[in-house]
Amino acid sequence: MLRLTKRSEYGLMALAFMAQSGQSYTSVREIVAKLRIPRRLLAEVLKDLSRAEIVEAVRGPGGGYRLTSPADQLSLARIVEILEGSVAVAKCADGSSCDLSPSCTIQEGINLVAQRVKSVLDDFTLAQLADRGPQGSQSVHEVAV
Amino acid sequence: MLRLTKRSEYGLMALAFMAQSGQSYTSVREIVAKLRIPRRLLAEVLKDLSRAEIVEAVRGPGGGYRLTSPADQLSLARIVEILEGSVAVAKCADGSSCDLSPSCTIQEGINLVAQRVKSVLDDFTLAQLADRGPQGSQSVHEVAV
DNA sequence: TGAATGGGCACTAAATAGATGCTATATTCT
DNA sequence: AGAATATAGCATCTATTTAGTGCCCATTCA
Ligand code: SF4
Ligand code: SF4
Repeated sequence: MLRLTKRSEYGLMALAFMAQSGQSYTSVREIVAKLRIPRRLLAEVLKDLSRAEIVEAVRGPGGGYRLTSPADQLSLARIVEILEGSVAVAKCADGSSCDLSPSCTIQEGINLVAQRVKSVLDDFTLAQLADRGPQGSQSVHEVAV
Repeated sequence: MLRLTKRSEYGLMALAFMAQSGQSYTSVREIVAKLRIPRRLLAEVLKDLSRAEIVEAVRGPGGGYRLTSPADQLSLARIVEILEGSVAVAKCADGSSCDLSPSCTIQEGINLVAQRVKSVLDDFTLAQLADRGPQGSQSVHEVAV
């Protein structure tokens, strides 16, 4: 339906939160306290992001997650790709095979569209996303030091 | 999942086919003969496009569907909007309300992304799509006269 | 009249997405 | 050591959306 999943949205919210917060480690509990999203689901999402090394996790009291790289070097495409597999507008647009492919007359065109949509996500960074949030006055990637 | 539905793809294929074929009326039967897609589903799709006056329908022998406007004046956004409701990358991006909206920190940013994705679809015409298909050598919108 | 062709509705099936439970493991603090 | 805090892993269940189909009616034309 050309729509981002909740997983992506939750992930982006959490990452934006981390980018803004400035603190070193942020726990799921903290994030859930601010944003009103299902705790367990957010945990799943962050775990995936941790596996993909988008964030670094530390357990135990005072632990939580932390971005592994500056927010302005993290594209939405990357995040969405991790959280929902790929950003392909059509099945054939990310290498997957489609049984209609042989007789499909619009494949080439659709792929061009897919490519353009992809670049939109590629060009949008987490920093840009966070900069537009509530606390998004100061440059996020400057603060995160 | 940021992916077009089959409805959209089938619709686009059919419209591209009509744009290329040059003949005045094209029946579901004809389209299905070329493209290997479920007949009944395509019929549903074309009916919706007919309701939206993207195509004009004529019943009876020799009847079928015909584009109501030149292929280069029909954007993918328009078609997708008709076939799947809207092209919003996020729920809130098309006016719909989202219960997370009050506490959502990324709404503004996401809307910007949504807007950009929308313009990709807005700027891509059926003619462009059809021009890249199998028979897409000559300019589609010139032929359709 | 009969064949071709779209129109309308309702329904089933499959795929995706959303959400949660439970237990294990690591870390810190007392 | 033991309690408290946090993430890790896995399985599962439910809800929503998408895909696909059946059946009959209306229109047009030869
Ligand atoms: S564009 Fe054609 S080939 Fe690519 S996924 Fe859609 S149908 Fe399959
Ligand atoms: S962006 Fe925020 S408000 Fe908009 S749909 Fe996603 S969650 Fe709801």
